[in-house]
Amino acid sequence: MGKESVGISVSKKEDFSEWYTQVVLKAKLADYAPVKGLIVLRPDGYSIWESLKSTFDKKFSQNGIRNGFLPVLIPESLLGKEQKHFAGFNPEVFWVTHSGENEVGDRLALRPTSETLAYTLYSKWIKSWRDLPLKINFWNTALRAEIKATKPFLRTSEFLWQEGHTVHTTEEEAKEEVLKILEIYKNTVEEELAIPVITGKKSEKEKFVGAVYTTTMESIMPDGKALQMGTSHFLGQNFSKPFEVKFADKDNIEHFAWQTSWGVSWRLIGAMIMVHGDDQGLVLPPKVAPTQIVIVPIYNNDEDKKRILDKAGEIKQDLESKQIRIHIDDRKEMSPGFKFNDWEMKGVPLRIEIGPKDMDKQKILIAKRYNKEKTNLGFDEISKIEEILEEIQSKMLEKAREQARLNTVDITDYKEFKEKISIGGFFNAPWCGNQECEEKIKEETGADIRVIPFDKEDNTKNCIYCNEKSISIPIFARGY
RNA sequence: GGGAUCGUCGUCUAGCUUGGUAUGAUACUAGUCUGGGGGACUAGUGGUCGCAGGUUCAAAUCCUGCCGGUCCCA
Repeated sequence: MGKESVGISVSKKEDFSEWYTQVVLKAKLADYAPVKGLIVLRPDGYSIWESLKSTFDKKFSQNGIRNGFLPVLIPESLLGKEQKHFAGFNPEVFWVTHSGENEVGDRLALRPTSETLAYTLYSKWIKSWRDLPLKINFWNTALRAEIKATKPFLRTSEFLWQEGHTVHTTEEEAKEEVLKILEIYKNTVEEELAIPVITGKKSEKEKFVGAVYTTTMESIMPDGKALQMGTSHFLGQNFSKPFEVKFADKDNIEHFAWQTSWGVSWRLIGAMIMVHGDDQGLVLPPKVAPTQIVIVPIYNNDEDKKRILDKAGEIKQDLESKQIRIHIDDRKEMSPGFKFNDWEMKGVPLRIEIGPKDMDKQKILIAKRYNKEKTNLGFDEISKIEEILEEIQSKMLEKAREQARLNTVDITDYKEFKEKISIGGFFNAPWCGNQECEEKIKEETGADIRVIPFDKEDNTKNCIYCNEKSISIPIFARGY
């Protein structure tokens, strides 16, 4: 036994979990850290994160949100200020109990999230309606000790994310902000990562601890499980009261402010791997691919080598001038076949091959990663490549949409629901709004309410569990 | 919380029953040939055998404790 295979050794279909881990490691996105539950990002993985970060930053900025920085340690006394919030996070908090040899008096939490810390500061900064709205985003990491099995990007004890915290004078304005952010999340994930999402509200049971309500975007993964891709919370005055985030309004009366918080994490990268990857490895959407095009030159004598590398260099320069990220793989020690497989495993969206035969015909061969299609392109048609990348991006989203559609079913019969749930998928099932039904369904099927889509308020149906009148048609699924 | 099982070059592993200089593959380095889908040959580098004790002339191997991983059950 024990021959280490170079490529992915299991199929996505047969052993999804093992497949996923192999792709992450072999595409060199991340590696395991020496501490259980923690991972290390390698340059290709971090580059994808940076790309998402820059897109979000642009959109946040257009929405009047600026970036700040918060420290990682939060005193227990602060974290415990909002009771429900604390109770929700407490089981998975890492605590710092010593500084050097000395025990610290008030234990320090490694932030599981920063609401309590941010709002302590906000209460100092906000005095008047003129100070509002206050909109700050923080790029950092959060730490939550994971007891269950961990998985790179999907469930780790420390994760990269952004957390935004805004403060408003009115309830309406805060609620609007919640939706604006959710829309930014949705269009970024769909346009950049080519993953379709469904937006809506979380049920009371599943909402963020401390929020009035939570809006969410959910996606369906190829194994039929749901993945929460990002959340945007309306906090109401639940935090502004204990933390005294108050302002004097135009009426000269002090009011508690209205707040929101929202975040997405590197889970998005995990989703991208799962949705687009195949048995050869990673498949990257062009927009976030660290390398969008790789040129593999093919030659067997010095004369060919020179003219081919010259041509490759020329193409590279041409495309680089259009901001395309392109790499020439001139490694001598590897055969072309090895390189093809290598770059496919790493998910590079487009490969260009140039060999002696192509030189003679004044053509190059291009191979698309996402559908393995190979075509020829004349030397005079290089400028088309820009469009080809755009086309790949939109086709990948289309393909993912189709996949999601196939995995979504309307269902009204509980018996049928129970049978089908093990196959996985999104189930549109009417619900009476009663938490007991929700809990029973979770208990009996393992599925919970992932999201109540915004357009699925519906009182014409009957609850799939208790048969009482429905209030909505949520999406039920088993989740990550 | 209960149970099972495993820790040996970067990685995967043989050796353990019956104690005696740690095996092979892969990866890595160098060279030659090769080159349109995971190439071939030759040579070389690399391991305090998870940690700490104990038994013994001698421990990867036997014993004890600890640490860590994985899986199953609650």
